[in-house]
Amino acid sequence: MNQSKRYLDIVRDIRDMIRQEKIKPGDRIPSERELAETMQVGRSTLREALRSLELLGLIETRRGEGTFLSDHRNQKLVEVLSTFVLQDNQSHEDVWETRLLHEVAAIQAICRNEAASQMKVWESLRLRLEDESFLREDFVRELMVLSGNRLSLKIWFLLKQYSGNPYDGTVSSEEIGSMNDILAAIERQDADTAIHGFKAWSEWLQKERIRNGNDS
Amino acid sequence: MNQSKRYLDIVRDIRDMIRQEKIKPGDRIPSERELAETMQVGRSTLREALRSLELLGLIETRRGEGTFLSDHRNQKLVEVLSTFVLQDNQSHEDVWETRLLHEVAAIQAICRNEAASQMKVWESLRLRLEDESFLREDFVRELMVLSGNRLSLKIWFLLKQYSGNPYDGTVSSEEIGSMNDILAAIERQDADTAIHGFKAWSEWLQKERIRNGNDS
DNA sequence: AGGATATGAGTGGCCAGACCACTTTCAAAA
DNA sequence: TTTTGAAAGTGGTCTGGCCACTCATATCCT
Repeated sequence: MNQSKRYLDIVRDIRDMIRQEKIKPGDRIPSERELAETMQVGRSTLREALRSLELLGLIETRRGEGTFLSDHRNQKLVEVLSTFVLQDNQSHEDVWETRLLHEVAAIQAICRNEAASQMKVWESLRLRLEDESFLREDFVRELMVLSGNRLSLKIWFLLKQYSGNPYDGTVSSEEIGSMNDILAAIERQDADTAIHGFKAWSEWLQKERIRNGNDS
Repeated sequence: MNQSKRYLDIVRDIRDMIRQEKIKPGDRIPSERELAETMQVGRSTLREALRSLELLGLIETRRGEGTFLSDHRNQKLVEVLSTFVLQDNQSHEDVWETRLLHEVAAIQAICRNEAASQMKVWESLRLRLEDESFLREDFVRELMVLSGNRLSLKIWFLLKQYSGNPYDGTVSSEEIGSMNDILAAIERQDADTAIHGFKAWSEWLQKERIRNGNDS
């Protein structure tokens, strides 16, 4: 029968409880002693289940206060994924390529979405470009956010770190031109041109990094 | 200093131990009592760490035998996370979209690579299509593998599970036509047509699943 | 001698009870 | 009214114990 692995049952029970009691992210769930009592299990067994859920980022515990439903949803999800995915043999090239893949897809998604293409964001972005302290990363992150795919954003964020923060530094005067071109293309929903420009910028950046001897 | 969260240290220590001792998947790791002794922690605390690792699919425990390094990761991980994390529709949509994103990119990469487009794989794939027991998933996985990006492959594999194994089942006679079209387009390196066909197939599949009432 | 059986050591699964460290609360003291 | 401090509640950890299971070994019966 369903022998052994009681802590897995507890994981399921906790999930059901959260559903039924309509506990929202950020809410506090009953204390360990209380849960152990109602579920008729020892506290240490219950803790095994809670610790598992915590490592997954599903709950959050604060000593002296209690246990709370985590509100970061797929925040930790991606972190967990990264420990699986990026633990070995990831050639730098794969990381680079995959990151670019997400960026291109983001631009494509923005261009497809009429509303996104015509937002005021672009104006303000263009203005901020003139600022000497405008970070390259801010530019790309803005694109990722505006794509609307939060999961892709999280994955991108991780990949960016694994590829040694390729967008480190501020936008130089040489780059402003091509970045303006990219923005213009997006505004008129010309995905091909925008992507082409972006890829060109990305490659230029990569060579620049190599020339300056930046490493991962 | 490093207060609280001792079990996290243990997780790290165990991982390091596995690395140093060169323990391979399937190998047995020391017993709980032994580990607790050498790490100078209580057995229950150690167990919290082990249970966490087990839920992640990194280890496997068999009562009466011992604890072993798991070779097939993410098993319960996906199960648990998909029920906890992916509650809202936005997340489901994001997962679906991101998976498709990787698939499309794979096709594009294959088409760009002249050598890959002209491999014999396509012939054998076309033959296997005729087989009644040919799994949809095999088809897509083949594409992902041939793209050459192993990182993307891994991410895809996880996302596939999170979106409820969208390619479950065998290829039906209705689908063979469009799949052959996709293969043909790839062979002549016509990325646009291949992708267009693939997306159409993917959407058709999604509707089919909804009609049959498949869930998570 | 050979096969079936009992035994004991080792292992994970689970529990009860005990401290400790920390946070919050609220009543008593200033 | 403000400050203080004691108590209650919570997670963090350890100890020691018992149970259920596996496996290798020794033992017994044929």
